[in-house]
Amino acid sequence: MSRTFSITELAQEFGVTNRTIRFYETEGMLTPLREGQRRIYRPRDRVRLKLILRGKRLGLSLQEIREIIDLYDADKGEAGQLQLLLDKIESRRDDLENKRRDIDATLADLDDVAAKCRERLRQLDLDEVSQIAPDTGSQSLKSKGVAK
Amino acid sequence: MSRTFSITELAQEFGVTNRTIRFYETEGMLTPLREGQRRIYRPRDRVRLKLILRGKRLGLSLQEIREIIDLYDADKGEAGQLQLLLDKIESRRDDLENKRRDIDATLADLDDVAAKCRERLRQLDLDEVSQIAPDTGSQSLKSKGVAK
DNA sequence: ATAGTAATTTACGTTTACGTAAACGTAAAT
DNA sequence: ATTTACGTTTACGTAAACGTAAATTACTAT
Repeated sequence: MSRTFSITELAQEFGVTNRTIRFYETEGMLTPLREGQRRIYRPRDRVRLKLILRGKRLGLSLQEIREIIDLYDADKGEAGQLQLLLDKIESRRDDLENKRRDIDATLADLDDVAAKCRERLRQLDLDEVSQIAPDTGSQSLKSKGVAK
Repeated sequence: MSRTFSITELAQEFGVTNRTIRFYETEGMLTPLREGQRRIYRPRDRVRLKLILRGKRLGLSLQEIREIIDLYDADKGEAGQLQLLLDKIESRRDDLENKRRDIDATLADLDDVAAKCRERLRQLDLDEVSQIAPDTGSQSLKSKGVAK
């Protein structure tokens, strides 16, 4: 149990280059073991990498990602530290929820465009059917109403 | 109705520099009118800028943002174009929904850490109450240093 | 022993998204 | 008339996040 991974294994699994993984190491975000000169990645390193890449997909900078990851293994010594940690988590939560709102707004916009699109398509369809009268006042319906 | 804006007005409203707004123009993402040499931004430009910045917050590249914005004023001439547009919208939707999943996963992780945090806090609280036994097996968690 | 494969370090290059400074125009305010 | 505020273009600079190439080392197979 608890298998380990080579750099190339991880790179392939996550679709990044070896260079990228080494870069994260120089940035202190990964700390693989060494077997002689070779890097040995343990499951925790894999989890880290997964977190890093997830953060990247969210458009976070490596610095921001680092801050999140640091939350995972912050010093949980004293009550004060813990409260501080909870505050940080709260702050990160807020950021993420803002992002979700942005996404939802964008999705709504896209749905809007798509709806208008489909409406126009229906209209074109109708025009095509009534071939005899090509210019039959094709004033379409009001563009409103999102059906999904 | 339909007021216009100066570059500085927009910059201040959205918390970016004038330079940034001009940069978006050189990238063809904004096309303000000119009054002599001065740039005059119309409501549509403002909407554009809002979309651009929203995209940025989502971590999209300017190229990706451009692709989304282009969806808004794509050529809606023929049925084929419209179907293509619908496909592109669909694709963008998928991307965004993937991002939402990433966000939800991260939020879940954070909640997890927060829960453990609060649990530990409760434990510390209990320890503090039983003041008589100051060294009651408070074996702490591993910590790890980040080198940079 | 040699060839091949995969890993390593070192170091310079590249792209994106602006920042920053210089040098200048225009219009209102003092 | 000139300071102040705001705008302009032009152009070089920069930080982040890697890419890419070179030179080297190490294991693996034949």
